[in-house]
Amino acid sequence: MSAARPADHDHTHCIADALTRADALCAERGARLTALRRQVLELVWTSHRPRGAYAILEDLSQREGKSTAPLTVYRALEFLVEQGLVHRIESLNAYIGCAAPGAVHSGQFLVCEACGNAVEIDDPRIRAAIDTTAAERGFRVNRPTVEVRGMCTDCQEKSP
Amino acid sequence: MSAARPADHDHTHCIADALTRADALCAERGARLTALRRQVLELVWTSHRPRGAYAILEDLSQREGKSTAPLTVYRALEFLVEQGLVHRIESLNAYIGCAAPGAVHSGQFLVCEACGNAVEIDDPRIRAAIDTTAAERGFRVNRPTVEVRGMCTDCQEKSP
DNA sequence: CGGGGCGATGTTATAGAGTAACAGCATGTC
DNA sequence: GACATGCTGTTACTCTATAACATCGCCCCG
Ligand SMILES: [Zn+2]
Ligand SMILES: [Zn+2]
Ligand SMILES: [Zn+2]
Ligand SMILES: [Zn+2]
Repeated sequence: MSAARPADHDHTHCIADALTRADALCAERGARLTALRRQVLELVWTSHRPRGAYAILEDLSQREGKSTAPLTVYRALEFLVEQGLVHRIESLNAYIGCAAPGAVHSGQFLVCEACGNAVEIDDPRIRAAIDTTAAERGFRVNRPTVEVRGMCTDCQEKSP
Repeated sequence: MSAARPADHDHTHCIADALTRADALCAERGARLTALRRQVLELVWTSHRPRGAYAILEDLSQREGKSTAPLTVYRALEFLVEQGLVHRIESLNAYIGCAAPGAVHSGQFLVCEACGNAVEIDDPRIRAAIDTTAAERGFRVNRPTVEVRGMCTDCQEKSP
C-alpha cells in the first residue's frame, strides 16, 4: 500500500478489500453494516478521488432504480465516518474511503488539484509537530485535519 | 495564560489594527480596498470566531439598511482572501481575519469546539514536516491546510 | 406467540453555502 | 469626451446539509 498508487492498478481489488475489511471491522465491533451502508461505502470507493454526497446519491438512485433522498446518503456517510471507514475531505466537501480503517487515524491527505486524487498519509512527524505546538499553547487536540493541496507525481510528469 | 489573546482583551484594538494594516498593505500593493471590502473586512473581524459568509451578509444588510446579495459578500471575501487579509476555515465554511497579513502564511489554525474561537499559528515544524513527507512522495505542495479541532485553554478551565 | 423498544430507513420540506450570467456604474487614462 | 477596466447590483440557480416526522424491521422480554 504505497503512496505511489499506479494509475493503472486493478481498482476492483481496492473495492473488494475495502468491503472485506469493513465487514470484518463492523462484525468485530457489533456495528451494523447494513446493505444500504455497504452500498454507499462501495460507491465512495468508486475511485480514489473524493466524491460528493450528491454524486453518490445519483449513483445510488440509478442503481436502485428509484430516486433516493439526500438524507439517506448522509446518514450512511455519517455511520461510515464514525466507524472510520470513510473520511471527509473538508476542503472539498467530499468523501473518500479509508485504506487503513481500524488503525489510528490522524487525518492527513495529499490532494492533487490536477487529477483530483487524494492519498491518505499518516505521517507521525506531522502529528508530532501538531501535538507539540498544541501542547505549548495549552490547546487540547481532538481532531487534527491536514489537507495538502498540490500536484501528485503523475500529474507533474504530464504537465511540466 | 492564554495563547495570545486574553478573553477580556480590548477587541476594538484588534479591529482598528486590522483595518490599519489592511489600508497600508493594499496601498503598498496598489490593491483597491474599497469601502465595501473594508466594511466586509471589519465584519469578519467582529470576533475571533470564524464567521460564515451569510452572517456577514446579514450584518452588512442591516448596516446598510438595504438587503444585499450573497455575491456581494463573496466577491469581497474573495478579494480579501487573495490579499491574505482573511483566511477561510475549510472545515467550518467560515472566514476569519488574519492577524499577520503580509507575512508568509502556512494556514494553520487551532479551532476550539467549545467557544468557537480560532487562533492562527504558523509553526515552522508543522510546515517542515508537511514539506518533508510531501517531498518523499514526490508531491508538490501548493496550499497546505491545517485545522486542528480541540479545546482552548480557557474552555478547558471552565469545563474540567 | 405477542407486544414493546430501538435503531434504520423513508418522506417532505427547509436551511446554508456558493456560483453563473448579465447589466450598470465608477474609476482612471488618453 | 471616449474608452477601457474593474467594481458593484440584480436575478436566478446549483450544490451541500439538516430538521421533523412517519414507518419499518429486528431483537428482547414477557
Ligand atoms: Zn484503487
Ligand atoms: Zn494528480
Ligand atoms: Zn480581539
Ligand atoms: Zn474555547
